[in-house]
Amino acid sequence: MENQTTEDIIFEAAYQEFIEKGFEGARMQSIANRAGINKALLHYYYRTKDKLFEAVVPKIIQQLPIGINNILENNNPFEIKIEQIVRFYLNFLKNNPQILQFILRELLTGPDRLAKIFSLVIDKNGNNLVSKLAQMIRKESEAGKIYPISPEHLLTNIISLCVFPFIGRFLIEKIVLNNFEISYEEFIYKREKEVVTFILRALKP
Amino acid sequence: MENQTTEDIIFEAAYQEFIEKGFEGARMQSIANRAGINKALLHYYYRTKDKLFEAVVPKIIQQLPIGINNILENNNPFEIKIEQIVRFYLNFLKNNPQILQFILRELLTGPDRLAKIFSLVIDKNGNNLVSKLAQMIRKESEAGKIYPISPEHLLTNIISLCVFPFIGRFLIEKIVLNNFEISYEEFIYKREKEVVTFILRALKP
DNA sequence: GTCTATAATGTGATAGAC
DNA sequence: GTCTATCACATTATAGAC
Repeated sequence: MENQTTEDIIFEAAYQEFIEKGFEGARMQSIANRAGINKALLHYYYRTKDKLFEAVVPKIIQQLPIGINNILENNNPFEIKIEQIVRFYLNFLKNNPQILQFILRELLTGPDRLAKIFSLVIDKNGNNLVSKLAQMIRKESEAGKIYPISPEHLLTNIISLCVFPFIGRFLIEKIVLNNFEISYEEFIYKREKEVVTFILRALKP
Repeated sequence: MENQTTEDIIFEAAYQEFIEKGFEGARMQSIANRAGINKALLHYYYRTKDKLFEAVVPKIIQQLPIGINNILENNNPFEIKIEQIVRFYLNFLKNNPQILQFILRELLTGPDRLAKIFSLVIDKNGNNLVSKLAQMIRKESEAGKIYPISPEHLLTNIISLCVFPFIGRFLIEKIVLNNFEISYEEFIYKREKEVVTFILRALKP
């Protein structure tokens, strides 16, 4: 669509700049260049760098795939659901490593800046989802279908196994993969099956 | 010891500043204040901020506990070694969360800056250790004592499970723990046993 | 070696013409 | 709305006295 408003164009440019470089690394001049307009116009539409950031961040955070309700609510057995969730997240991360890197970088550089915005977006959808997952885990556990693990630790384990290789890519490459004849791409490709197997094996009663 | 040279005092001050705020967040003025000396002296001893950073970083990286040779070379069975390693790393991270946060923050903000220094420090000790670990895993796997898992994935799993809760503390707190009546401290306290159990269960043949 | 003063630069933000 | 020119400030780095 060619009838984008100037405001939209600025928003898009800022989105790219912030997600690539983070708040501290982003430059108003660079955003203006991306948008093909003048620096003063940024301030005309968004007053300050902070306001511009606050406008863009929700768009970034909302892409965290918290919409896996369809998996949770289908009729597949627990093991299949776990597998579907792991595969869904790993694929999301494979295709959007930038989003998670952005969030982590902001939390490590200026936690307060992100915290406010984050709470607003997450509290509505996220907690609901997590409590559904927790309930599901508790039910399976009490029925003896998996070994009795605390839901919060199982969820943390799943998140850790999925997420870390993407935010710690450099560490994995330099420390681990360096010793094997395997590229990062191959490694990630095989990881889906490895993680699913690992988790399901651990859960067997 | 009271006979610290000025250079040492500056080094200590810079160490604190960099590990707390990262390269981009650190301020030469703040380092001078910590050291109780003048800003110009920093440049007298270390010429530039970059040089000062390069002087300090190896001290930080070397604290990564790559010295677990004693665990690897004792005569305990595989399961016990895994348990010892996990407990060792988790305790290290519990007592030194700053170090890992520093490394991750630098990798997410200015990868090139850290990469050079990192390679120099790691290549000597780290790879040796990882290849020993990999060999151990392969041996157990071939002897049928654990299920056949690729060493690189098992090592990544162990690292992920140990490390992520410390660098993603905010995410764990807001997304996961928020739904349970449990504090982060409690969570970390119980995690040691949970992670060991999880890994060993997954590995059973 | 250590200080004060100041240069040199980069960056967010504003004034004011059109 | 959009531009040019400029301010105001922070920050690294250097000059030069002592």
